[in-house]
Amino acid sequence: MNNETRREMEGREGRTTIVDVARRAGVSKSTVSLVLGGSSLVAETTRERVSDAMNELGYIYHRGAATLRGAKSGVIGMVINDLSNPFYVELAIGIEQACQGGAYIPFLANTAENAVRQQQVIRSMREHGAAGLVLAPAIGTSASELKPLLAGLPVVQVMRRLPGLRASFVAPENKEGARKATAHLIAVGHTRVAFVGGVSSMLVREERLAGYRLALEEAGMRLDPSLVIETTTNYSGGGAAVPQLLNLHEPATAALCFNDVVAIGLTRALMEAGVSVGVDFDVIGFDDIEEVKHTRPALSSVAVNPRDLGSRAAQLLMRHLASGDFEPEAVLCPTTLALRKSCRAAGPYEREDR
Amino acid sequence: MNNETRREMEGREGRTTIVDVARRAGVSKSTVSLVLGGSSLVAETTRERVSDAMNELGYIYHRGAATLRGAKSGVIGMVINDLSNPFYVELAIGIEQACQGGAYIPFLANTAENAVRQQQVIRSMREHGAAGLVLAPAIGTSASELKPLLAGLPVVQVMRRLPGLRASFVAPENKEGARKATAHLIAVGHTRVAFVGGVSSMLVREERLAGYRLALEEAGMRLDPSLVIETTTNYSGGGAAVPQLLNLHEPATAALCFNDVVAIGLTRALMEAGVSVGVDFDVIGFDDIEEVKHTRPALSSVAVNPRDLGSRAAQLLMRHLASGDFEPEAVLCPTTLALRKSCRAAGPYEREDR
DNA sequence: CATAAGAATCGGAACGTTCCAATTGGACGC
DNA sequence: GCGTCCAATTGGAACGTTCCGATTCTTATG
Repeated sequence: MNNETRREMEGREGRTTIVDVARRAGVSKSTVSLVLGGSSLVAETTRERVSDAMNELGYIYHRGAATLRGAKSGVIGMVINDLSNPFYVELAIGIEQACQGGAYIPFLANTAENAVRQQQVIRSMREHGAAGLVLAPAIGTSASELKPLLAGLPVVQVMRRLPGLRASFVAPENKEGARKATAHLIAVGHTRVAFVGGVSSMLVREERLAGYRLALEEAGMRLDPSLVIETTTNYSGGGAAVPQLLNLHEPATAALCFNDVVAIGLTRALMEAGVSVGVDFDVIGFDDIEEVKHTRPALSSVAVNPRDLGSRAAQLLMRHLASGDFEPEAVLCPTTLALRKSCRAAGPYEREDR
Repeated sequence: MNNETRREMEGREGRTTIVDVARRAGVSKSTVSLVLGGSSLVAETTRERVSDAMNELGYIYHRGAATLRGAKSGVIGMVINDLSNPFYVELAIGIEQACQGGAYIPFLANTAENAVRQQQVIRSMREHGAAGLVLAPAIGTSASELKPLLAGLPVVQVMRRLPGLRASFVAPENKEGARKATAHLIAVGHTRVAFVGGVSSMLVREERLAGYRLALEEAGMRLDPSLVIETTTNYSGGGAAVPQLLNLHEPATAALCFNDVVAIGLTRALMEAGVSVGVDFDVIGFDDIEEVKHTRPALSSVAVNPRDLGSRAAQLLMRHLASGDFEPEAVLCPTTLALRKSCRAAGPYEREDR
């Protein structure tokens, strides 16, 4: 004891290494390495002696040194475009849950829809040896700017697909979901259904808008461009659309929103303008985030189940990693229409529960 | 050209290294290293030649190898206990924003209140050479289990302080905030004010509860234990408290909630029970997350400003890192009372804006 | 023209790990 | 007593980087 204590006192400048552990346990560094790797070659008694030495010295594994020798880092990077949107938070949680118990630990980075930051973050994750990436691309990202950064790394895109990037993709059935929701609004009697939120450069919005168009078409209705309103995709965006919707020559009587946050903002502004949502005006959101169940009136929404989405993305990535086969795959997740009090459920003036 | 092309064709099995870049640029690896470090020693023309070579080869810096030589990783770890709580998401965003433009990139890991996962995650961050940690500890964490893991690493705790851990700490003035809110409810005429949410093992709750107690005391009122209700800290927890509050011999007429999520759940359940919040019953939440402004009625809350909290924590950590001085510091952030329609603003039956 | 000074570049050791090949020490069969 | 085999352990090279000290090249100065 005296002996080891002295050695510690000397305070070898650097960190505790595998060699220090080896010395303390009276074995070679190779043996310590084997213990670290959980090899079945080391004798039980030796393993214990080594483990004890590690604890006593407070040894911390230096993964950087290991990756140098080709070891995998065990880290999956989640690069998410907007954590202030609860939808993406739930997506991230889904990814995380899928990694539980697996061999990978997920690290999350928020790009806040900033393409420059996204570059930094991806670069940083690569530099640290991330084994793979789940990427929810920031608005305005182009495949070409990311390609060199991502070369050779298995990547699963979620929600937004970058045209021209050869990588797997997981997303909800946006078009079909929007079609179902719009068709429902038409079925309960609306003839002036608006589509609110997002800007035309957003791919996901285009898909949802396409579903909206399709439903109108199927009902033999013509699309009125003044009913399609672009906004920022936050609470206030939804609010800003209200005057435009109500001041039309023929005002809108219902709206499908690009996402729930916009829908909540829209609902709130309508209520403040004295328009009773669910009675005078029907609103359906998109994504079905947790929060919509707690608004008044509770918001109807196209349920996307972000956790499931995230979890599938993570599973797909882990499948890529396990097989070494990075051949792109596309997974589309079905959506369901969750009807709540912000819109009538069937036929005019009827309502779902109470 | 022919020459380099051939070399590439040979397909040296491994990744592109600094040596490959050097060869392509016709310089030594040392020079490439200098370029990487942004040294002023290299000639402008050389720098360009090297940069070009990097781009052409798709070179990726191997940070692991660099840390081996003592370089810092430039990563700050955020270890957050519960990302499904929007409060902590905003806290994380605050941390991130403070890191913008700084030399550090923050990586986020969610422990989901799981102490075991927290250990894994911290260990993993250390192994990857994180320069420091912002830690929002999971429920039930003890200082002793974390101490060996954190030895020598600069750490800033947020929200929850682990007794016995020598590390900086950033938190809101929980006690004073709860005192102010409770005092307000008493001032507008309530004599049956409840405290709802959380369980007694949570340190933060104890602080807020202490503020509640203090306000009662200052008003010369006795604390009625049946008005203090423990719940899970999610939407349904708040809802579950309603029957208990209303079925008391002397029912509660107001409640201060442990946090906003509980308050929203409580409000919703009250409205469903036919109790009009802001008229028949006053509710104040805690944290003032973004969401409370969009509930109906808008929820009053003790404003904690999580972004500011996160940003201060990150700044404190970066200060530690820059100075090399890890002497613990405690930062308490003042709270303000944000009055909205879920409670009367002054005197019975009066209300804030419209 | 010799030399000094400074600018730019280079070579090589070191960092902490893994993994291959080599070594040790029994236990066993003949 | 000798060889053989197996289990357990070991030494050393290699990974991609940084950094120190050394080297080369250029230009100014005496």
